[in-house]
Amino acid sequence: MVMTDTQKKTIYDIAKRAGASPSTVSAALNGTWKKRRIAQATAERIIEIAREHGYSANLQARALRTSRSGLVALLMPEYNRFFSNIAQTFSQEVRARNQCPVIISTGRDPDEERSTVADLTSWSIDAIFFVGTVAPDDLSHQCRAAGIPHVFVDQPCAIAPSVVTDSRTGARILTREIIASMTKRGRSFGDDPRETVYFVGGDRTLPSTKNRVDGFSEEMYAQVGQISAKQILASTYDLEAATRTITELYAQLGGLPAGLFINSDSVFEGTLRFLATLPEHELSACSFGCFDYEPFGQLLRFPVHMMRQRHKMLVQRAFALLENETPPVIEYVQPELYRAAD
Amino acid sequence: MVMTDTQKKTIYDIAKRAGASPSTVSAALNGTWKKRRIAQATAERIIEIAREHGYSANLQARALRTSRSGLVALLMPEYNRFFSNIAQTFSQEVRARNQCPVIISTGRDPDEERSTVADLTSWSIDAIFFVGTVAPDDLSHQCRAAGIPHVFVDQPCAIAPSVVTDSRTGARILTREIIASMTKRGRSFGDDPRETVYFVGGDRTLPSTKNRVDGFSEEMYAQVGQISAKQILASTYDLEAATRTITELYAQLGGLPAGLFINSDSVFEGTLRFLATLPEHELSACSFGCFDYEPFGQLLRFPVHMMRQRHKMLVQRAFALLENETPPVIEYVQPELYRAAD
DNA sequence: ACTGGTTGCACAATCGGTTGTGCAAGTGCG
DNA sequence: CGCACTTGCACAACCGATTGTGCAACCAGT
Repeated sequence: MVMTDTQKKTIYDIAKRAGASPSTVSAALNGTWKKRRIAQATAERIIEIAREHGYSANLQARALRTSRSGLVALLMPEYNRFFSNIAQTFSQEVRARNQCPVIISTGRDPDEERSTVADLTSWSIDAIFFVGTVAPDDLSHQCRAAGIPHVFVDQPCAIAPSVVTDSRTGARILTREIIASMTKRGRSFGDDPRETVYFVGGDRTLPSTKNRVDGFSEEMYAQVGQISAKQILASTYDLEAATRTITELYAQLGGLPAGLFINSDSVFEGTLRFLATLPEHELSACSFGCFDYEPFGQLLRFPVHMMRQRHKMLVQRAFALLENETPPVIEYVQPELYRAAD
Repeated sequence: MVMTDTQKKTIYDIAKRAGASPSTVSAALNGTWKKRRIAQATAERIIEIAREHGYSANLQARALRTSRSGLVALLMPEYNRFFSNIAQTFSQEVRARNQCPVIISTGRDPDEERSTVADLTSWSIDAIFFVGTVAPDDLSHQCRAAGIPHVFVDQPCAIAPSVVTDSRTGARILTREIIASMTKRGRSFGDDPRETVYFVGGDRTLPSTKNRVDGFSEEMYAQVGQISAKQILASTYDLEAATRTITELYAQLGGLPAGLFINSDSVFEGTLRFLATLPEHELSACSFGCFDYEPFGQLLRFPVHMMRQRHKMLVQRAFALLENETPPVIEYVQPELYRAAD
């Protein structure tokens, strides 16, 4: 490798070295030389020279001209376990397509989301993946106005292609598992408000929580024949709030209920803060289910059933939707049950 | 907001609407109108028109002209808990500076790292943060050749500014805590190979593990007066390997040792896979320390002391080093001890 | 030798900003 | 009124690629 200049090489430099014109160089390096009727020998010579000089194209210039940047963005709320997994697969998939992943967290702030999308459109981004955004419709309009292909993951949007976990079915299955675990522990549903399952955490105004609540309710009703609004304690994903919620529930019931449906990783962590203070026998009398997969959840002093969202599948399906330019559809991906040894 | 065209607006469009020239528009929108002696009234009129038309600059064009992209990149190996935290703060810091964070995971692959940096230089990236990279020196050379400011986080580089956790001191403190916990459990160091602390996981060829091993060894020597190479089981960060390592150690010793120094989150998870299979009394007889902070670690059936790396501080110091254009120095950040209730 | 068709490439416009420079109109002063 | 100086802005040259178009040179056929 000749390190003559540390300066950036342009096609003009290469053209000079090769005794060719910039357009010829461009064609050679882009593989379009055949279409442009450049002699193979010339193309090869140019490619060789470019290699020697360590040429790499100025991507701004290319993007400016072609208005395609080769950037693909992922917007997500924060870096928790689930979203990090999504980010990881997203990264791999994008790079496998020879594009550059741009991952941005917006902290569940709608304004931040809007302004980020505005920024990204200024970058002539090729596509945007939205994960767990707050206001999908607005964002979709924004993208549509800028002509940017986009997909929603884990949060459905009525006016754009979306891929989401089938929360309702997942919640039914998880609820069934919790109930099975309860009966295995010899507990049955009765008039005592402790003798049932409680749903903790999440935000009912968001579709995913709403669907989980629905699934939970349906299964409860199917199996027990009744379900009370008091069993649903879902107002926020916040970790601290989850700790308070379970603490209050415990105080109110005078002990743990027979079963707990824990909505999401962060709620799990918050709940555990309180649970960790309880004696062994109280914990082993209660059946736990968590709608999210947390490896450490397998390793607690009591069994926890978990619903694992298939992040790889979610992302891959999202790419498929994008690439086929699908009309607005919502595609569902089934989560997997991790069944703890009871 | 007037949504006349969904097409992109340029300064030329705005210029026409405002009856001004493109250069005037540019100056107005960039706030350089004072330097360019544009009348305040004109500038304000232009700004207003731009707002009305929802103008936003084409960043490729700007970057092409100025050769500054406003992009700041973070390269990291993968999205585990520690790196995700880093990514999160990085994101916030970059956006606070009105720039755009680009986060890319390279899966600990040196070739991937090289090619990613090459890509990034083609984007005239403004700066690169490297976290936990495999071959720092190569990357630093690459950046230097392209004239890109860069910083290493969590992995020192001899020829570029670096910010790393003070692993040696951290390891000494954690080791001290483990030993204190041991004596509290009535165990003392003896000839039985079980009656001591073992260091599990990590990669000794990497500086961070090496420093932790050093700190561990020093403290052991200081307190016990001896340390054997057999106590150090550090060959990889791999999760599965960690499970094997602890399983074998258990078999070899005929039980758990008196203390375990667990190197990193992933090793913790791997180790726990095995530990979770053991009965209560064996676990409570052993003292655990983990060099990484994992919230769920507080919630296990046995106490685990943890060293929390201060990711926020790491990232902020890294920005400071960049912004002050410091010569190659290695700056150390002390980790914090999380002391479990024994 | 002249025509028509191909081959191989160079020219120049263009993407949308930034920025050095120049020039007219206005102001102040003697 | 004339001159120097300031104010307010427009012009045009970039940045480095892509791409439509044009034009020599060569070839084959007549």
